[in-house]
Amino acid sequence: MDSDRYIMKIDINAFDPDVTFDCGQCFRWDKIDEGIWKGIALGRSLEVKKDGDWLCISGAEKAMEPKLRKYFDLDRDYKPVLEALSADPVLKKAIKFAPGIRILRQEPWETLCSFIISQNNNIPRIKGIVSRLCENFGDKIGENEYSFPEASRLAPLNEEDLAPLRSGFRARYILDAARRVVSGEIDFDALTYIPLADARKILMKIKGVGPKVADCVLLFGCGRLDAFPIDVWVKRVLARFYPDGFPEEFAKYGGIAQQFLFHYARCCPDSGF
DNA sequence: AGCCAGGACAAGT
DNA sequence: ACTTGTCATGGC
Repeated sequence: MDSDRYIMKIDINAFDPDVTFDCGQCFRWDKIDEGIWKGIALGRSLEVKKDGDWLCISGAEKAMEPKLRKYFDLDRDYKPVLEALSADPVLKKAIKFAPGIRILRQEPWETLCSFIISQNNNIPRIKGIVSRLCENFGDKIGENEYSFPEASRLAPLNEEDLAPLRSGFRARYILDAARRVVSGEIDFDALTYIPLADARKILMKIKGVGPKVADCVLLFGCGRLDAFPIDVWVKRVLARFYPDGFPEEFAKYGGIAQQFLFHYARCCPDSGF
């Protein structure tokens, strides 16, 4: 166990697990104790604990560090970004409320599948469906832990096979997405660098993928920080605070801004929502 | 009990 | 191009 336990240095007051894992961008992380989070990512069962300006991670060997740094977005300097966004009074409050939010770079297929499941659904139930998806079709990687099933594992299935998930009308969407990924129609690498509008268009050919889900995939799965998912909460924020549109000057990091606003509106008692 | 959920779709203006 | 009813399930 010692061989797969190590620590990584992070910026002081930067990455905050409590908000990063609990701000609605991921569905496979759970708080198991004060300051300790357990989650499954990159095919591993991980445990994360912040200790000052160090992040302690167990469950992965040292060679995994580059991938983990990318997953947790630890090598991006958020300071100048958040300072720039703070020029806006609403964003300033949102960032002050939870400055340690970081945009995870999750696995694209898992992100696509998870956010298809998320539509017209609440976060606790999304987590339940994703959990059942992994238990039923993922690989056993621990005592009671399962990896996220590959698209190729789901593509041959039919709707009845997915009945145990109790995902409702979303089952056929999951299958359509899996098949398009397996066929090569969806190329996640290309989605990271082609024009944003083109990337959205490609994703939206999948049944059950509209503008919101497409933007979530591009932001959380492809690292497109200019993607700006608009859900019911963000819609409320925009209507109240930005009736003339979201400031164009922030578009480059709109995804980051969006995530702070989403969490602020949902979780801050003083946000007015 | 009833409203709502990190929406999308199809049918209707 | 914009609006509306519907979709399956269950959290609160």
